[in-house]
Amino acid sequence: MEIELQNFDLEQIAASGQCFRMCSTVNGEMVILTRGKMLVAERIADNRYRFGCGEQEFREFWADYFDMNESYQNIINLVAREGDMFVLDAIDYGPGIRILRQDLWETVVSFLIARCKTISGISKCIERMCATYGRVIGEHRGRKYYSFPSPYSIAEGGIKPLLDCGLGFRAKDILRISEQYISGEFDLEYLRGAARQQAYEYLIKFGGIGPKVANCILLYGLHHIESVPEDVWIKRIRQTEYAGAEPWWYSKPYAGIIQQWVFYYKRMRGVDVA
DNA sequence: ACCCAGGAGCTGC
DNA sequence: GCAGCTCATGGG
Repeated sequence: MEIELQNFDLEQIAASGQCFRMCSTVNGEMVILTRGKMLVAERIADNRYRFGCGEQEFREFWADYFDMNESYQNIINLVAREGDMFVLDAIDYGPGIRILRQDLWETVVSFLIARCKTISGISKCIERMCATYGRVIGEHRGRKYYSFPSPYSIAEGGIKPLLDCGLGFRAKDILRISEQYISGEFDLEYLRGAARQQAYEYLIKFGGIGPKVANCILLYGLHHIESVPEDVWIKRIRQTEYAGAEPWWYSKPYAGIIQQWVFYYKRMRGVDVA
């Protein structure tokens, strides 16, 4: 199917550090993997895309994943009234960024891995995990694509295959939380039903989940778009653009989206992007 | 060889 | 509270 979408740019979303399974292929196509599904996408005009799925599947599944029910133009208009030049430049630089509604389990594991790693390093670890544990969910131009590992397959394999994926000190945290998921101690349904602050306090009790990882899970896995993950890039922005003070937009109900715009802007323009 | 990477946890003061 | 150290590993 083909469709015209506003404030939507797959390359910008893929490079914005929120997801690690949108793979660009050599000929301008992109393979998107989530929840056991694979989608091939291709830009055919400025705001026009061709997707390798039917209209019904797009409407019922992918539109939600891409957060198409939210008007990002409305948010941009709100920010434009009170925004500073840095934020406005950031929006101008990445107007096609959206906050994806990602799978919760995948988000938890992905951002446990993300600690002290580059975005390309995170993607490689996740790819190796999917090839190790996952099942084949599709094939495109001779390459096979795999589902994200379940907590059951991770727990069953033990620590060795995790270390073989290059996870290092992250392996034990991922194994432990897989076991806690199976026992019911780590309860995703509770998280889905909880308010933001409740969910935050629940999350940081688990090993390996601190303030930054918890806010990533809140923002990307639970779509609490007021959450702001404070990583090294956001801290740099705080220093260079706000003289070390808390940026005005931290308290906004859509602060997480502003965070995504400025993160992408700062990182893409920073010294050699890893 | 040295440094850092979308951090967390623990120690010491 | 918040600097300093360690935790594995990969890449520049």
